[in-house]
Amino acid sequence: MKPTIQAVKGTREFYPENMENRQWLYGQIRKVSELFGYQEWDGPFLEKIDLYAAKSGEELVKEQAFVFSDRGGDSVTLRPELTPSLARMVAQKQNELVYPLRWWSFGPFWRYERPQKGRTREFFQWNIDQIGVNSPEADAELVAICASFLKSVEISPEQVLISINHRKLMEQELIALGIEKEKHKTIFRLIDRRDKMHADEWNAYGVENGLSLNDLENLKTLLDDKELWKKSEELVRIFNALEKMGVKEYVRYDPSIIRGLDYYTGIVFEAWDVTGDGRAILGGGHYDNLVSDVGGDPLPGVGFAMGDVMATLLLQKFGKLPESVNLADTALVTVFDDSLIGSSLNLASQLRNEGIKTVCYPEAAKLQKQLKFADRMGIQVVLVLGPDEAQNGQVTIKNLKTRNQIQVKISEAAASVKELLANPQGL
RNA sequence: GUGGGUGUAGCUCAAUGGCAGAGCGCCGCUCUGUGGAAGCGGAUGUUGUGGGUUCGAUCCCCAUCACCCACCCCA
Repeated sequence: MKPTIQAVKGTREFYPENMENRQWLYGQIRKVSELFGYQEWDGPFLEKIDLYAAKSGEELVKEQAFVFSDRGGDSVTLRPELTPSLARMVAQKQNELVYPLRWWSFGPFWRYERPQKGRTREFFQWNIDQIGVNSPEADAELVAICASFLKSVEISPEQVLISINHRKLMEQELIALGIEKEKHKTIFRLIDRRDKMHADEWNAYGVENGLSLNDLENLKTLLDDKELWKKSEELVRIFNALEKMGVKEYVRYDPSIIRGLDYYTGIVFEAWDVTGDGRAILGGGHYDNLVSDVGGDPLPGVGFAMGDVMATLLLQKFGKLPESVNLADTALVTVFDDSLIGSSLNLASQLRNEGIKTVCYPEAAKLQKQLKFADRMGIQVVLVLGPDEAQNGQVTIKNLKTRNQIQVKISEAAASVKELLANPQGL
């Protein structure tokens, strides 16, 4: 039987086991964010398209936003990213907020693109930003948060590394090569694509964009210079800070990291599977003008975003997603026959009153069937209330893990179940 | 938006221009007061949709839709 109405292209359906993973990821994100003293916040899911027109980069707005007319005829869009909402919310209360702001968020976003591996049209994103301070150490803190996240989900530096670069350093070096400022945006795109194109293709692309062969050679030398960061006082301080924070092994300098978004003005960074598998797991950087772009006074910030789709793929690849626990902490009260339904309902209610998560089988059925149900749902504690037990005011408690069972007085059932749930090997 | 691939049972996939298959899963029984194992038995298909070629199409051709992958862009 096939459903006649399919899910919308690029959306995902979260069956309970997937939902467990999503909630687990959210929990990891929360844990790391709060560990660094960040506060959770959120913006609207619907925004006016004009909000993004300002700075997000042309393509994101024109090609990839979900835009609808509402009933009043206004153009609204499902948010494709969070940073513009952040900038506005900061600008609106600019003089009341306490700086530096440390804010994080995890919520849904939409982008109208062709779905493929690691990319859907509806996805969740972790955003985390520090706003109102302009120190390399603040930049380093965000990188350290990335590293701490990776560490907390047991991804090692042999599996994923964070690559860092600095846009001002790159601009300064391009100027030193005699490449004028007007061309920098194009050159950045070129740099961004180096890993994706064949060498000769890349050369041709460079020449197309007005570079001489000499320029290209110089650029290649620049991009292969893994010591280039030493020329940037800021990067030196950032790497220093990262060392002190104990996350240096997760980080490397990479002069080819540039990033697509236009609003970055300082450091930029991305986390990648070291084998180059897939795409960037997270990305971010330092921005100076975002708040002023939406009408506030200039306020610097640094932040990054991580999508749940790539993150989940990565965790799956390395076997780091937790196993489903289903109803492992829940008890099942079986229903022996129609005459005992009432007793079972009563017992289940008694357990719930004691705070025990309890399922009562919804009809009389073979014990075999009810136990099989428990087994498949991951339930480990089952209570049997049959005629023999009922006669003595007792109930049988069975541990499905060890296959052992005991009989206790109904009045003591809750205590025994609690004990068993706390110590599954105890029976 | 561009290019490529795939559509067959609930799932994963096989097959052949001439009766539509397997594994897994599901249901039942062995087993009317005890789950995971085993054995036995059982159900399930307009072969994505529409058209064409053919005596005959699941197979070949065309169209269409859906999904997947890559590019673009990006989380």
